[in-house]
Amino acid sequence: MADGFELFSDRNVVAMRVNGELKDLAATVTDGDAVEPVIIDSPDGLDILRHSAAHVLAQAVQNINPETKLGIGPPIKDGFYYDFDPEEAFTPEDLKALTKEMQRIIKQGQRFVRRVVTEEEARAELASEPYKLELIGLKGSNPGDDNESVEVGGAELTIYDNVDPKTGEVCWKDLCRGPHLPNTRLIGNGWALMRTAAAYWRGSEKNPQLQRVYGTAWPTKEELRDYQTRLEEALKRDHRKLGVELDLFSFPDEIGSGLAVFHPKGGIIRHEMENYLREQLLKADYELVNTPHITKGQLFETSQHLNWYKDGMFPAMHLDEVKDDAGKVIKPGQDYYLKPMNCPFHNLIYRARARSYRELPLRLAEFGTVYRYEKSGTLAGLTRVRGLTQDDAHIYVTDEQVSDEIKRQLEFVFETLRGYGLSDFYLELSTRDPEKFVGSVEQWETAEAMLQKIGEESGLDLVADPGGAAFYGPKISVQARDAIGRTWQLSTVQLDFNQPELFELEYAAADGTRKRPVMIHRALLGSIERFFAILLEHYAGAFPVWLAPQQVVGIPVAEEYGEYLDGVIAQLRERGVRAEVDHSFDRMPKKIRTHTKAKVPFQLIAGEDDRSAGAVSFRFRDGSQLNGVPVAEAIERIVNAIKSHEQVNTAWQD
RNA sequence: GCCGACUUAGCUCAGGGGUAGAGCAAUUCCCUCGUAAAGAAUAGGUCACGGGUUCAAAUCCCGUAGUCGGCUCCA
Repeated sequence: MADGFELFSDRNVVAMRVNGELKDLAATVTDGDAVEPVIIDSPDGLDILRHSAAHVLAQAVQNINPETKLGIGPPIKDGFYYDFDPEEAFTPEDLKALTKEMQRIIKQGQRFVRRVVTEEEARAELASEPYKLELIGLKGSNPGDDNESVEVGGAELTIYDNVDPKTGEVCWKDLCRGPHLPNTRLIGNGWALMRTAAAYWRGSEKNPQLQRVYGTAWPTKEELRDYQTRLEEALKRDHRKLGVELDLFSFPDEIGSGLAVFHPKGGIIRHEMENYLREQLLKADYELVNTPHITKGQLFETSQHLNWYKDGMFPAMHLDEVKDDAGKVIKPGQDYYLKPMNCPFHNLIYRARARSYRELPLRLAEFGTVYRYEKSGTLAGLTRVRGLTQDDAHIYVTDEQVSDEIKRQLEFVFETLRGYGLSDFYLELSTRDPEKFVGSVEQWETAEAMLQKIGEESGLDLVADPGGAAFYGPKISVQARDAIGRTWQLSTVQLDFNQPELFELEYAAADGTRKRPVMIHRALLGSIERFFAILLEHYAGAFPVWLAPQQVVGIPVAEEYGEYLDGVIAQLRERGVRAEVDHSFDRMPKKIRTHTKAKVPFQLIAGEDDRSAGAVSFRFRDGSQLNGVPVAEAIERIVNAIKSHEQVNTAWQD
């Protein structure tokens, strides 16, 4: 018999795992138990640290206002939150006061003491905490989600008392599964309160909203600072900020929320992105189609979009209604809708004439602009908009072709994404939502097993997303990691069991019978706008040369050399390079500063030395130089960098 | 949609019941310059919009729109 304090003298051990279960250090273990230490900077240790910090936050809140009711307070990625039901929403000043109170509690070194209680005892002690009582009621009947199980997820109900180490007095208590740090002092100074927000109780819109306080916590102050630096870095490459700074796009209020305009510099990037994709599509045997932006409602009745997604669609335009003088309708009108998806249109192209098995797989691709009435609170920069252009493809195949076609699609996706400079991928398999699906369970299971197999054969990590599929079929999606490690869901390859039925799509099989094709939805970039934002953040605005709005700027050392540079730049423009000479009256260092800030990949500088040698001097984004490069060679290198999609931030080494 | 914060010049921001401020950008002049900001002058704002309170509102109050942070949602 011993407790964790006796077993582990290392102060970085904050808890222990006994026979696989996390326990407080104060728990006692016997000889037969398998005991492992939990170090504070392990994933478990960080969770415990953060969860304990959440308790301190809650104590601080109730110390300041005892009337505030408690919700839940779990650890999350990089930190923690705690939900409260206060009289009034928290203000920034409240956060300051809470921080002070938390510091006091942490300094006091209160011990976290675990105590098993019966349900009756818990109900009595927590009589004034309605949300906690609700959780106690849920225990057993419903395991709840991870965040709720932090409170009541254990085998027995427990309350943690926060005990003053000097007096032994109980300062505060909370229903909690634990484990916790031995005492609050271990929270140290590597934490901060971040922000407040509202959150629905137990994650449902139907429930009341609580006030959530987010915080972050780390084992040391240094790690906290590193985290804050990472946040600042992410903020610096925020596409909304870069979009303004680099003059790429804007969201004029006059047009409406979530509707972007692309300025010339953003427009040329989009153009290059789309051009490359179009070339890839044609190489991969896609056929390009075009469809209109609006349609009569009947199409979306056939496709069932009006049934499933009407709330997410812009309301109808009611056209062509004719009334007589008395106001009586003598000719009924028609409802037209902005399209939220392209697939019904592609189905009509498929159905425009009889199809033969010889035509399959039939791959129809379009940059189709769709409009979705996203809820106002969900809009965010270019990543969530109301008008977006999908690089949308629909592939019609026979049953036998499905598996090979999906493999081929994944290969195509990887190759194409690499061309944009993204190369770190994993896959996610979204499977049936038992609450919401069409078709038979067998059909789904067969398809899911097939996708699973293809995913595994790809050699990439395959993450399960149970219940994540849309109602009409399972989906395999490609997630890409960007330059600072964030992941984005990009390409999706999705089976559709529903629409071929709804549209009664058919083809003539080799034996002369009519069969139903399988439909695969495939979006490679998701939406052009969102992908634009992802690339912008991935590159922090410093695009590879082929995508850079301005690829080359000529900077004469003095006005006199402008003409010489004009000649060089003219040769580049002839080769299709976006290049200009800066003839402004700024001094040379100022021009360098201006174009460095604009993230132009190549600055070509020329003065007397270069002119007399028939050369130019390169300055790269990072300030490195390559001086006296003969003009012909300079041009070739630039053209090659564009052709090869090379990222150039520093001087070439060879 | 819900909760909260915010909205002042093209951009970043200060100010705050008594006729609107800075830096950068822009324009003009001046300097002729070798790798991240020469100097000077000028112009630029119904302080998001609409109402209210007040002798007086950019400032206080209410409403609307937009943005941001979350929640819910995301075909």
